[in-house]
Amino acid sequence: MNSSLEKKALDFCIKNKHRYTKPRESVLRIIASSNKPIKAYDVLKHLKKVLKNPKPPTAYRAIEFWEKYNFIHRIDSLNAYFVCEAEHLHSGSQFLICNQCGEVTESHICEIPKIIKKKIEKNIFSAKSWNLEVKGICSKCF
Amino acid sequence: MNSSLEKKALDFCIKNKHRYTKPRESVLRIIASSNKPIKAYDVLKHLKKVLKNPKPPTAYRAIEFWEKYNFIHRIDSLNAYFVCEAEHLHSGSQFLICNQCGEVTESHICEIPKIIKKKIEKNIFSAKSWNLEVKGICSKCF
DNA sequence: TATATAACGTTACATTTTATCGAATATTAT
DNA sequence: ATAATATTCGATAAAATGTAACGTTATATA
Ligand SMILES: [Zn+2]
Ligand SMILES: [Zn+2]
Ligand SMILES: [Zn+2]
Ligand SMILES: [Zn+2]
Repeated sequence: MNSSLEKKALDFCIKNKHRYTKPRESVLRIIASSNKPIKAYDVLKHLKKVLKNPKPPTAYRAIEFWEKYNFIHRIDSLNAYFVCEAEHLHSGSQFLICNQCGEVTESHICEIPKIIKKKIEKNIFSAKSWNLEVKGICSKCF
Repeated sequence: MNSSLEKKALDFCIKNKHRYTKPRESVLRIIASSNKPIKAYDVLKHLKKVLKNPKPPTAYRAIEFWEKYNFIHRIDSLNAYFVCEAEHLHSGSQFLICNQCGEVTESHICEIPKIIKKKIEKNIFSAKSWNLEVKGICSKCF
């Protein structure tokens, strides 16, 4: 587990006057400890080791919190959550998802396709965020 | 409702030896009749007008069928389905989703970001399909 | 007609997510 | 320090979404 992430998270909370509570701390650690996207109920299972009898809302609230601030991302096609590997500042995320082994890597550089960019430039659409999920086979599985 | 779509769908089924059944026909019509992505259980509600007491699997099976052959797409961030507006031949889809009015438009041209393309060219990842969902405000709502 | 396959109907259940509401905790003002 | 305010939590319950299983019906084809 990446302890610098915890420090970063704590600093973030202090700086922005959010509470660094036990559920939040634990949930972030659980998700960051997973090398693959992890589902809410699996987060909850792990939470049981740390909190006394946690219920779904406990997991979902903390997930929502960290997701909101880009510490984690939701992989929509998997209903699962993954720690941000991109020092996420921008509002777009991109993932390569291996159908074979389930490995997910996040693009560190944020680009959107030209076709979308054009629409944005033409004021046809004002983009606030985006998410790209690419499915395929990773190099290890190939 | 777009009757040429139904013709296309029927032709497709005949050509590929799939059955153009009542559930499939109805589900495609229901989804195509919606000007916004429609949820599975809303499809089911509409189905009730056409079939006698349909159950979730009836809707989901037909949805899955048409999705598989790119007649419709699943918008993962909405758990909803939308008819393909792009004469879909390729394996990538792109959507602009208005957070205000819910309007969704599909990009007709398929491009993926350069950063992903590079990885593919370097054989770091073999992409089979992708889905990009851009959230923002459409020109009407702006 | 006999056989194989595709698709369906139905039941039942599993998974994922959210609403609500009162209690606890932390923050800020007095 | 105390009171007022806002944030977060705990717990219950339910809603929303999705699937496994199994026997039946329809279609293709030999
Ligand atoms: Zn990120
Ligand atoms: Zn792999
Ligand atoms: Zn399409
Ligand atoms: Zn709009």
